[in-house]
Amino acid sequence: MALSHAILVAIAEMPCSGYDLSKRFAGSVGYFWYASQQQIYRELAKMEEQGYLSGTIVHQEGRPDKRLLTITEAGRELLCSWIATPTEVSPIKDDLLVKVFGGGQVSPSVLLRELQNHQNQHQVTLQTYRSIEAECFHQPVEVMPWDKRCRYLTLRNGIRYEESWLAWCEEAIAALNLETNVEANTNVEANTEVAVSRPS
Amino acid sequence: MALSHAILVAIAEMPCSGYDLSKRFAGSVGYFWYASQQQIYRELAKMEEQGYLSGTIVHQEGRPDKRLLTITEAGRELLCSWIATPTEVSPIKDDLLVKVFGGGQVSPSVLLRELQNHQNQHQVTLQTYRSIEAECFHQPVEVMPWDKRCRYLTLRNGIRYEESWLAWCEEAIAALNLETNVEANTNVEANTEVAVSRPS
DNA sequence: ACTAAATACTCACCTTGTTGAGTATAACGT
DNA sequence: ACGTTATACTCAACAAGGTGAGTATTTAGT
Repeated sequence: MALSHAILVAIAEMPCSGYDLSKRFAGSVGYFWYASQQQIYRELAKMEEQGYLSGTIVHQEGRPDKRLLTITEAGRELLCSWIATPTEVSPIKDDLLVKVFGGGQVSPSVLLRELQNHQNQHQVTLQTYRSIEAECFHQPVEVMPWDKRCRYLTLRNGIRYEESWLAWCEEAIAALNLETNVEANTNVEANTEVAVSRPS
Repeated sequence: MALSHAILVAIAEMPCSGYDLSKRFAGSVGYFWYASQQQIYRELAKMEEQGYLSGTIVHQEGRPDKRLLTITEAGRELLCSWIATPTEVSPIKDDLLVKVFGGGQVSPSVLLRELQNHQNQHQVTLQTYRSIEAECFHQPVEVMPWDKRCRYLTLRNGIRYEESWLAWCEEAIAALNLETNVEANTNVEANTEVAVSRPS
């Protein structure tokens, strides 16, 4: 039970079709719980069967019919009791950290490229978040309605997360550059260096 | 291909048995790519079959025999080429953020409890990381050998990550408390409030 | 009429992750 | 002798997630 919760949260916020949901999962909820379209449809079918959602076919002008999904009372109860149940902090699964941990296997320059790659990506995401903040949340927190304030807090988390990554990228790149200055003279290829720089 | 990389990184750092590996996945590599014992053994079997690892039975004094796993040349090449291949930033999957996003469904006090719960957990983890930093990485970065420096950087990332979460928890709790002061008078239960506080 | 694109949804297969139990060896305490 | 703990590893079943293709409907451009 995890994707189902993200779906409940999204449908509770605003009823929509499976197709719309998968679109919404590209932003908002999707920023901290992504799921593919196929995953969403599969989960929706299960949740409707279990009575947490109910769907009604809506005839539309100028486009195919859609099944509008709304949260049922059972669904809302499930959602609320899940929110109220204490959970453990979600574990991290991060490619880059695995790479850096095993960085001893490759040359500093190889790692540096990846760090810069990720630095760029985090910069772009941060910009996106900042734009959303400026457009949707320009009013002071005190006057925001309760549910909007909640959504704003998740955005604030995203901003802090990206800032934290960027600060670390700076630190890591600086720590690597202490090494690459020396290495610049040797001028070796990534895979050659692998064998060379190995301490064994 | 993801758990396999974390395994390669760990075995490359130091050859060990499957049992030892699963122990090591409780700390170090496991901090950013956890896997259960069963998952590890399953993956190890596959990787040995594919020739990325080779295992030899080692007779031990005073304990059962073990299969010591070492990385092969093929394994090291796979690892190095994976590290050198640019990747996308790993997506976030976070329970708490889903909860906060859907916080409009429950009363501020329910959310507050969960925030404090997570705040405590992050404090504990940060303490752990700081202890490791003090014990294992007290020397200045400039004099650390290359591979040690890499491992240190992952720890630094962990420290920043926890600090960032803690700062956000503070902010979120403050934003919630603007609300709970008002709510304290009404004195309602979580599930009752759900129906009451709903804006629909 | 034809094509491309957006909407709306489905099916099948495979890998990864989770749960829970089960086997065997040896040390250590009582 | 007996139970406990630590080491070392195995098996089975299922849920969750990822990949890729496929089917309609309707708009809009050429």
